[in-house]
Amino acid sequence: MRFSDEMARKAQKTAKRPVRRRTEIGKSAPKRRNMRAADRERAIVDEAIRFFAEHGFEGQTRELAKRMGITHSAIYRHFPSKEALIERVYQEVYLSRWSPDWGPMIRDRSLSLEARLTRFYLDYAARVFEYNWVRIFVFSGMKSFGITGRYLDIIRREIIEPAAAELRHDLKLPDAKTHPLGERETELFWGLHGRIFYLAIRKFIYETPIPPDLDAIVRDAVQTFMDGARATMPRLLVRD
Amino acid sequence: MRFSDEMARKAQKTAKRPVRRRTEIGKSAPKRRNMRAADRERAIVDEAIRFFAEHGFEGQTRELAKRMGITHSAIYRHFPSKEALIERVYQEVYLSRWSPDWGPMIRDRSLSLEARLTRFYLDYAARVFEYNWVRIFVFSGMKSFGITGRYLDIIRREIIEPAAAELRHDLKLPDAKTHPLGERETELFWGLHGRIFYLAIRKFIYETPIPPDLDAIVRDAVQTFMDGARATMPRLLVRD
DNA sequence: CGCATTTGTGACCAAATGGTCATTTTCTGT
DNA sequence: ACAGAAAATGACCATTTGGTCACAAATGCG
Repeated sequence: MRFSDEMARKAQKTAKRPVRRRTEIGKSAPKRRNMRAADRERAIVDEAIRFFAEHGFEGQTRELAKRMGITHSAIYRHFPSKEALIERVYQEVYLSRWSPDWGPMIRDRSLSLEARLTRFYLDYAARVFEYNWVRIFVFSGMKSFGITGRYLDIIRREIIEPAAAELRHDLKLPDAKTHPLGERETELFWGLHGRIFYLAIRKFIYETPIPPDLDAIVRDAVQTFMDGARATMPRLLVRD
Repeated sequence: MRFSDEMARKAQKTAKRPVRRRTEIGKSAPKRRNMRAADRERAIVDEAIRFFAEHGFEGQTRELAKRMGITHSAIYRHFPSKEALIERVYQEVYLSRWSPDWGPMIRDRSLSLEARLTRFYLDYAARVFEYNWVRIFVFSGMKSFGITGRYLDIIRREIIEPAAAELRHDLKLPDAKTHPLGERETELFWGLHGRIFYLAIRKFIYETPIPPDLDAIVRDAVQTFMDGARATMPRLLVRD
């Protein structure tokens, strides 16, 4: 069978320029549309985000292209390689999920720390609890490109450590500048963060149901956390 | 180039039975070892667990085989397909990470609930915080085979709900049998669980450093949680 | 309108990949 | 020690997959 396959292919190759008629007889043709480069690029990125979120980065360019009604070759006109497309997807997804307000929000002492944390996590959940984001985040983590690490650094710097410092202030404990934050203190806040993010994992990674009223859960989480932290924090300072 | 390739292959195919001498001249040969079927099967499964944990289930059987010093064909003597191997890996990994003691431990009223939760999560962390387990768990979750769901069901039934019921008893609130557990109550405990598991995710999925003294963090987590839960729980009962 | 430029296509390639099988090598029981 | 059973190999296959390229179809614009 091998040989005739080969022959068939050669034959096909030789018979060049097959008459490709766009309009079938008596049928209004579904014209092929050429998009401007910039638009097509956007369209590809958008679809790629959805596609890779579902299938992981091993998903095939051909299938991705089919979903958009184009050929995979068209993708390669706009992106030099699959790697480059993936890199672009990272860029888009990561950049769109951080609000510059969040850092200041944590430090804004016109509200109680509990209120600030509640506002932040309500906002955070609203923005981050999305299929595409969560799955691409985790997929990229598993491929270990160091990208997730960079994102977590931001969270630590902008949320975790400031919040821990604020709790010190709240409880009238020594300032973080004189007594540096201990690991167990910051872990308290990583705990709150993990608790919230674990909801997203349950929903989008394990695809297990979570309560419909997410806001209530977030509020409860912050409240419970603050009650607990107020009790635990002084102990940590003594023992650290 | 295509054609001569083809020819070369055919030629090779024709020249059958190449003299394969095991011992090079004057060299002690590294003998090939035949293992008994059962042993080889175990060896394959063990290596596959490590391999798939690293590379995900798209990892190639050839590479897996190479790591064991055998050919990928040998794998197919012991497993009918890659799918079957993966299925077996699931079995092994999931089964080995649940202790029958855990359910009873939560219900054992000879210790305080806080002590029970501490014991459980210390034990849980010791058993579950392992590269292979965590990654295969998450990988399988992303492929959505419903396996992770089954595992979470066990956690809910054996840990989350019993623990919530115990907290009711602890706080002298109405029994769970007369007042069924509310979603927000069980979410409290999912919160604790998520908080702990998020440590594993940070370590093995994001590959970000976590504190070396995991036990201290677990203790703090349970303590903070209990302090918070004692304050929050009564509110939930009223509002639910 | 007409054509140069841009966008998209389909055939093709090479390497990878899951899987099969005839043959060879090793092992075990007698 | 040796024959038959069991284990392992390597050549092979079909299909998949990232990527290229010559050519065809749309489109902007003078």
